[in-house]
Amino acid sequence: MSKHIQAIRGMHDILPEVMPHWHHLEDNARRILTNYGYAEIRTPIVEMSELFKRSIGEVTDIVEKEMYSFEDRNGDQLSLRPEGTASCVRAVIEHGLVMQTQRLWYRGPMFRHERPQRGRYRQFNQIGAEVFGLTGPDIDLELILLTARLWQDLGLNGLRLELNSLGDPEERRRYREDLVAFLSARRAHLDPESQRRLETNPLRVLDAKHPETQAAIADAPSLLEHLGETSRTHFATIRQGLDQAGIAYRINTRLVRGLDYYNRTVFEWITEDLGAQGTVCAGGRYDGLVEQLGGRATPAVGFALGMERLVELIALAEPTRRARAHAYLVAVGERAEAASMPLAERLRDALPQLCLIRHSGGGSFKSQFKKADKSGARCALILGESELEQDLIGVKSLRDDSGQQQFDFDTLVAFLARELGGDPNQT
RNA sequence: GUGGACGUAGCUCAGGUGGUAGAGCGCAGGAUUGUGAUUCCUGUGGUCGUGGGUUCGAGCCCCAUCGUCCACCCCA
Repeated sequence: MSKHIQAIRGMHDILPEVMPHWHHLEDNARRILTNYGYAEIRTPIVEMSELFKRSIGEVTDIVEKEMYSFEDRNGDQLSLRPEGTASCVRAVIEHGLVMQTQRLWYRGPMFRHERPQRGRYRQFNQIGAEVFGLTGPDIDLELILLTARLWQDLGLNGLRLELNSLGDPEERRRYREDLVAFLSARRAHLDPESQRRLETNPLRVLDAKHPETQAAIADAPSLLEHLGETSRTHFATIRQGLDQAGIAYRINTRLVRGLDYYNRTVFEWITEDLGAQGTVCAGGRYDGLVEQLGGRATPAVGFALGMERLVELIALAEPTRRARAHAYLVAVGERAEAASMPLAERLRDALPQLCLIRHSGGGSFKSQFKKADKSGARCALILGESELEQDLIGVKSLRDDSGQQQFDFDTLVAFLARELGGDPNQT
């Protein structure tokens, strides 16, 4: 084993057997995003390190210790992207897309140098959406409803929505003062990491899991009570919309998110079925980020979902999902083997939707039928000496006992056309 | 970065106190010389993660190292 070259720690292969679950997620996500009017954008996976430092925040864990950074040959400091929002904002500014409202989505690998565990990888995939140029709470709501629809269409139940508002920068500054005063008085009861955060990023102390710290901050002041009229209304409107849509949620005043750029709305979708890494999708509003990165002041909201985590949930809900061919072409004997490729191509010409596997490698009828069955195909097409002599093709169903029939080419095409009703890539 | 568990066949795993490796599944073939999925039979399969050490002898004991998993931290 150790003599073989292995995949890098935390960077996993996604094997064919789980691919149907990935396609299930990707197909549904793309369909829903497209139908809501979101346009896809693809950005490089490498950016200037500075981009992430300025957007995510210098004192966040991601920037402090999780980035894959290196120096380019010309001396530039580059990093593999640890998340998608920064790149997306950069691209939007660079191409002048902020001049009009934009609904965008992206998909791709992200990189963070953390210790791997269940649901957490060093290379992992996200689907994200970002909306630029709209301040209204309706767009925050739209994003949440969109994700809720995705879970529904994926067949996922049991995801919990948690919601909070971080207010605007001024409200947060006032709250921060109150909080620092509160925490400083209890400094001795905080764990060392929280004591450090008290200096660097006091809001993050709120979501510390450390039991003693939690006890010490049990009656800490609430950010929601520091919200001004506008923020309060913004939050209330979202809550009304969720109620109206019949989507249950929980207010979590401890929810502050790990990245610095959020304001007002933040939300997470959480599962209990994946162990310690329960957050499957998270997002929020970041009205200051575009300006902070050099664009003209533009409000923005977005979310990102972790594809590995969702795929695991999808597999849990429907373990048997697999790709199935429509037909598997069996050919025994020299003449039949020679005839099978032209036959397969004629069928593909006649039926572009046909998913047909042509047997290769010879073998007896028995062994070819075994392969046909393993492939998951609905039926076997049979080409042997007797079929060749009569200029017919045998068709045997592999999924029921409807027996075997002989068709000429045109009748076979008509028969297969009827079989094509369903999607070959689903169960 | 910290802690714990674990690395034996392609996969899932057995292998009391050290005596030169087993099962199921898979794969190949046969029972059924033109037919799968069921059943029965046969066969195929492993430098026991790697490197050292102790011993007459190590899958088992000791040390180191690499890797995997789970949790902490943090996050999608």
